[in-house]
Amino acid sequence: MKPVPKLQMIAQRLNLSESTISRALNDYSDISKDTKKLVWSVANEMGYQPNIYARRLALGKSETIAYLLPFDDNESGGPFINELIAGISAELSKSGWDLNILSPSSAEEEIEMFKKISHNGHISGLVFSRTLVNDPRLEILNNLKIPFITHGRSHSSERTAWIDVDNEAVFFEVTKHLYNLGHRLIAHIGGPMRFNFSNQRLEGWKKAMDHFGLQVPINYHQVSELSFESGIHSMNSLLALKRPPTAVCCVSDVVAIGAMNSLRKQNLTPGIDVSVIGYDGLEIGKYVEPPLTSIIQPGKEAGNLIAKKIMQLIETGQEPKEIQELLDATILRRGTDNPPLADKQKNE
Amino acid sequence: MKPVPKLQMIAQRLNLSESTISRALNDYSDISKDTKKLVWSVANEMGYQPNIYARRLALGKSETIAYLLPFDDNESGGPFINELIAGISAELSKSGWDLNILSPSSAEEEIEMFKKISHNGHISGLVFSRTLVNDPRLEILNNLKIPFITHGRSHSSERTAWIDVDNEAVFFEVTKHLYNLGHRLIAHIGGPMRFNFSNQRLEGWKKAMDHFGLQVPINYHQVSELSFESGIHSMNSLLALKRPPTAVCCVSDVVAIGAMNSLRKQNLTPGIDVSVIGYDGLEIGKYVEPPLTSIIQPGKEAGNLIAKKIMQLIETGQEPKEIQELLDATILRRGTDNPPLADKQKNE
DNA sequence: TTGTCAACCGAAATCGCTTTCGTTTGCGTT
DNA sequence: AACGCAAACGAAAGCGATTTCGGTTGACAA
Repeated sequence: MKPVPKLQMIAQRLNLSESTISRALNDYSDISKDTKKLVWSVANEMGYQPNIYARRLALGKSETIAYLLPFDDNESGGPFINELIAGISAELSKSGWDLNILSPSSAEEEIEMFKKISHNGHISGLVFSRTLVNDPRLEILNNLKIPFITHGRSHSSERTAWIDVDNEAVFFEVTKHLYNLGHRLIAHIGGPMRFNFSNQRLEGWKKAMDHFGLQVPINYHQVSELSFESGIHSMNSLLALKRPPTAVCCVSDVVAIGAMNSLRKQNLTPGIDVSVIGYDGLEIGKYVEPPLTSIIQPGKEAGNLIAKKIMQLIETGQEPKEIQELLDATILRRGTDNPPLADKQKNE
Repeated sequence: MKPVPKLQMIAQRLNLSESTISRALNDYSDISKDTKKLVWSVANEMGYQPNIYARRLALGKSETIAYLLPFDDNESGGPFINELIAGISAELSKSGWDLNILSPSSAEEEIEMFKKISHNGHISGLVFSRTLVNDPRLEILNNLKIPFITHGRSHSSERTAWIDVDNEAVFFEVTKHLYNLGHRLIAHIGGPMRFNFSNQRLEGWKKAMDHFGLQVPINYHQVSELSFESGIHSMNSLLALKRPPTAVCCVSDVVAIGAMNSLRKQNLTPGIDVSVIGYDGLEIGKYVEPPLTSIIQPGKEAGNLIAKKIMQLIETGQEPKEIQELLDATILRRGTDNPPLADKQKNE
């Protein structure tokens, strides 16, 4: 079997010194274009790839970032996290960087990991999702001087780097979508106000309602826990109003599916009698009847972006707060968003 | 800020040579117990952690294994893969090994990655799930001499290393469970026979039926695609039999939920009129009515095991075929497994 | 003919840890 | 007293890149 090609071997082959080869490959200005071409062609031919461990030792950099898996394996996050990770990994590897996975089993262990990371230079940046509303980790990581980007914001994230979905804009769009379908009675089942995104999504809905000059009957905004049962309950309340909505946008798929359930129990058909839109694009949504229209965020793209940004953050030593970006999410039309029944009847 | 402790620093502090420190920490036999203790205490005190890049360079080992994310982001795999990864990562890190994530975007790129890996020593072992029935990758990796463990078997995996659920045993248990609840008319909605696990699960059910001396009416085994719709269809067929089953074990949750849907349409209540058991323990199951009883495999534990095994495989140079292990999965009782209605009525 | 200045390239030190050889000590043998 | 042998360490040579600091060229001006 052929030996792994090293700098020295390609140096021999070209009767040049190791250092010249290295500088040629790293595009130093004091190497002639001709030699660079030569070196590159031979390097490619030999399938040369630098030994990252030698490189990282010499450079004193690690060129690897770590994704922190959440340790509370309760709900959600599932498929999306996978895509996010895939996106990060793919983008990093383009630059020869690595993505490590860290899996603490408790908050304490997590902090231990942080300390280790700041102590040994094994990894040079961190990414994690599921930011808490008030996340102590941000402060800790700042003190430890560990570069990081979160996927999602939190209260104390004015000065940290993050990528997040523009919840407000998305719910504006969703409401607009329902409006365009002909709905005028559009309700919102929101999440608990202790979550940032609950407020943002509520705000988006409100703004759209205002924008289109729609009246917002009292109690058209229901606050729901992020559970199936609570979704049922909220929808029950909406249906009990003297002017029930013809469409509802929900803070999450689970809540939306609860809402659908409530409709069914009242002998109403989701998507016909009342349009329902969820959020998250969960698999589940495909298997309910009719399939739930939802909002889906592009996990891979978000991952790509995060990767680029954290490399930038690390390489340039830029201010974290200058790395904040809002992403769009898109409506995934399945079966529960249709024109209101009234319109249909009119047309018939 | 304190400088990162190195061997040299702790050597100075103890008036010993670097090499002694290194050998002390690595438990060489030619270092006295006393010095070892001394070295360790000082090392701990200083919070010493070896620079892995220097170490790996010197050792010529990478001490990192990679998990290969599937690139077809269609269904399933979701939450389970996360747990698996968490388990692998946690176990590896105990030994100072790293878990990298690789995310090829196509089969070709995947193979490119394999070649790279075998060419540069950056990672020394591979793990991936979702083995195909006839998986070309096994052969390729073998030729490339890359150690790997798959989570799941395939036809050509007699000579490769794998960890898998003992599908047959599990479905034997499930059937037994239904039997113990009092059921005698137990059907099986299986998956397409092109999948290994379909055969295995079918076999488990058959053996249990045989074991308990239960008759297996014709058509009690339905072959279903792994879809919601196909689940409905299969259950319809079962209900159309002149002796419909009182319990059904299904090849997957999605299929089971389809089956439940079929029951509902015939005004039968899942878990009351007909018990239904799925497989996968998907989140979805929590949100159907009643919550679906399912089979769940311990992802973290599987991950731990995989990590141990692949380190063993790499370190000992053991034969892959000696590393094959069957895991148990457990029944996750939710709401759809109950004694048959007949029994209840008798008792009343 | 010298000298000067780019343009190019080589030597050698470094990064931090391992590991192979020796070397030194102390002690029991004969 | 001389020798042999363990036990316990130290010196130094890698591992494979990177990078600083000079050293050679050759062209061109003086």
